[in-house]
Amino acid sequence: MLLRDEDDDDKCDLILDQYLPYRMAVIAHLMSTGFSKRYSKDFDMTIGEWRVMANLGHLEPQSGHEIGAHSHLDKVQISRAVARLEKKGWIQREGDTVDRRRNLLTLTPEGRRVFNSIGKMALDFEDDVSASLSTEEYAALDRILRKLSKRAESLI
Amino acid sequence: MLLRDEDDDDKCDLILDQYLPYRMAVIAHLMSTGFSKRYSKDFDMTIGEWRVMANLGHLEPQSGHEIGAHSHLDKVQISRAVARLEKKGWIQREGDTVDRRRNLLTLTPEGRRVFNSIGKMALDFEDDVSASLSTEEYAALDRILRKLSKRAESLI
DNA sequence: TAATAATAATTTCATTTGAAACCATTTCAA
DNA sequence: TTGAAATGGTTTCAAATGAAATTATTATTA
Repeated sequence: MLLRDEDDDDKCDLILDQYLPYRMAVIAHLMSTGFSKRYSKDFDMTIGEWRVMANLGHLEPQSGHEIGAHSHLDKVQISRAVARLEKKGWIQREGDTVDRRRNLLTLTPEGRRVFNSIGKMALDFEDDVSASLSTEEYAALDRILRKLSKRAESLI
Repeated sequence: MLLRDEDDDDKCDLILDQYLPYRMAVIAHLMSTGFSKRYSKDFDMTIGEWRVMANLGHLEPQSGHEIGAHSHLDKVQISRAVARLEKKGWIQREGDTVDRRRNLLTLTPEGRRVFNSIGKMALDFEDDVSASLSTEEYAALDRILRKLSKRAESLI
């Protein structure tokens, strides 16, 4: 993409502020902490718990394994998030009678209310963040993130 | 940006895959793990250590506080990263004679070689990731990330 | 100038995290 | 079948992390 002297062993023109993976990490972190700082008074939830809830809010029931596949959480994170959410009374687990290794997870009515409430705040927050972009820019970002995501997945 | 029913308490149309902060977090994580998986055989460094090195690679000397201001690391992360890097022999610290609370940090010659080496891999990796984008898309992404970054900073 | 506040950096301690080991169950293959 | 491998999920243990307290120094201000 950019020309640079590949074979000069004495210097390297990497500048952190201009380095894409760093920029992505910083913005993701700003968004995550920005949201949780704004709304931390309203709830107390880890990122893993929130992703489990959001998955179930969208589709129920799902097993931990299914949620993991859709939320970029590993099985340990899922297991712990599920345990905490169950203790809070926000999700229920029921053994799958067909495959008894699996747990089928659903939101409780209370968990659904929590999901709706946080979900709305999250969508408001997203609106707030993306208010800095024009409609065209938003669409371009969507397309670009799709490509980057696909590409980054293939590099794992 | 998008229309949705604000006042319906029974549902929330949040879908994780389409939620910008989530998408940013996933891509940032894919990039970070993708890079470290690819090159983990060549070095052993935390994200904090790498950011400290990258800062010094660009500008020397700097105090921990200055590096923190430029790299979104807090003072504890800096302190620990600096301690580890010093033990590895990659950076040197010298007390500032004007303000004796400050440490002035520089890369050692060995540290500079390490920085150059990793820096080149990082730039190659960035090229690889962004190869999925056209020149126009890359420019658009740059502009959009600038805006998002500014906006997200203001929401902290 | 003495007292107080602010700053740079470190340490402490409790919590979170990740990798690997582990358990129970199911699938595969000889 | 039956033994080996794979799978869903949990536990363990060491390392990483974050918040708050601590130390040492500098800046402020009364």
